[in-house]
Amino acid sequence: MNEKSDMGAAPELLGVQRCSECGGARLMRDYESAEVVCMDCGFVLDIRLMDHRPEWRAFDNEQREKRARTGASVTFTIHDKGLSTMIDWHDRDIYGKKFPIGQKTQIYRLRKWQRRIRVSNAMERNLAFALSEITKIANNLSLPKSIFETASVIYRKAIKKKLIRGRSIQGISAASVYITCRQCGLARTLEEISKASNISIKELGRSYRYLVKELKYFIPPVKVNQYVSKFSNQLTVQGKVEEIANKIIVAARDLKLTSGRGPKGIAAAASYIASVLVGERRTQREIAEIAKVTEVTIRNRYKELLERLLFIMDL
DNA sequence: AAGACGAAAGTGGTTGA
DNA sequence: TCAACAACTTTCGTCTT
Repeated sequence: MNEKSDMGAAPELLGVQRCSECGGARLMRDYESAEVVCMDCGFVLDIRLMDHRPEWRAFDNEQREKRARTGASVTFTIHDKGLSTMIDWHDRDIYGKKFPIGQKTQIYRLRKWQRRIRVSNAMERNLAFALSEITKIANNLSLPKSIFETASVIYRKAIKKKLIRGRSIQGISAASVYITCRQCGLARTLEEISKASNISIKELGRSYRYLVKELKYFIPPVKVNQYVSKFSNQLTVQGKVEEIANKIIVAARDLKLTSGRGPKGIAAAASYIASVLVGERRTQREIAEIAKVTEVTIRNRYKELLERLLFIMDL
């Protein structure tokens, strides 16, 4: 029961929260397994905990000061995060005295190069901001790391082709993530990405279409079974449910019951039927909620499916 | 009482003139 | 540009478990 507490680095006791399962006050933050665990009943309250502690240890104040590496804050609103030097355009030194002629031409040359470097940095800055944006979205949706990598590649391509100018970095970043999801067969909706990125569905859709057109991508439409596996995961049902739901969908496709219908509705209905058949029943409302369709739609699809399908199939 | 069902009216997107 | 249309949603009353 308390095995979590015995592992690795000492877990840290939380003061305020209480266990939602047994009401116990002894909650532990366990960084080894990245969980918040109740010490009384073993219930895991939170997963994917982020470790905010420093990775070094210090035994006294002096060591702490020596080892801390953080200093003044950086800002993403300035391209180089506000950390680079600037050469003033006044031809004066720090005491306010004018430069001698020879130094003046030297300063002029330095200034020229500084400007050139800054121009190339504009792209870097754009990229840096976009990458942090992509990371944010991918984390919000708990997408795998590979998605982040691919989305970054897409974004870099967009920069290279100068597609960003005049458009918002955030919009293009979100669109890159969406394209990646679609390419990798992850059924994420525009709505989900829009929520995770604070970009309106309209703008996201526009950026997405723009990128697809300009980068000449071919994006296959979302398959119904991609939704099924997503729903099955979110419903936390056994694999059998997903398997049967997929069978239902294959049969439905053969009977031309899928064309012209929203894939989400079909997937939701198939998942519903499968969950009932397997005996791990989920309510229509539960499924409707995660599928982002209404119960009525599930009912309509499910009625059609049952009428035409069940007696044909050997389940 | 919760969940399922279904009718009816409303909404947003696509299609074709 | 506009009307027609199908799919889907919202709402709400009723039935079933």
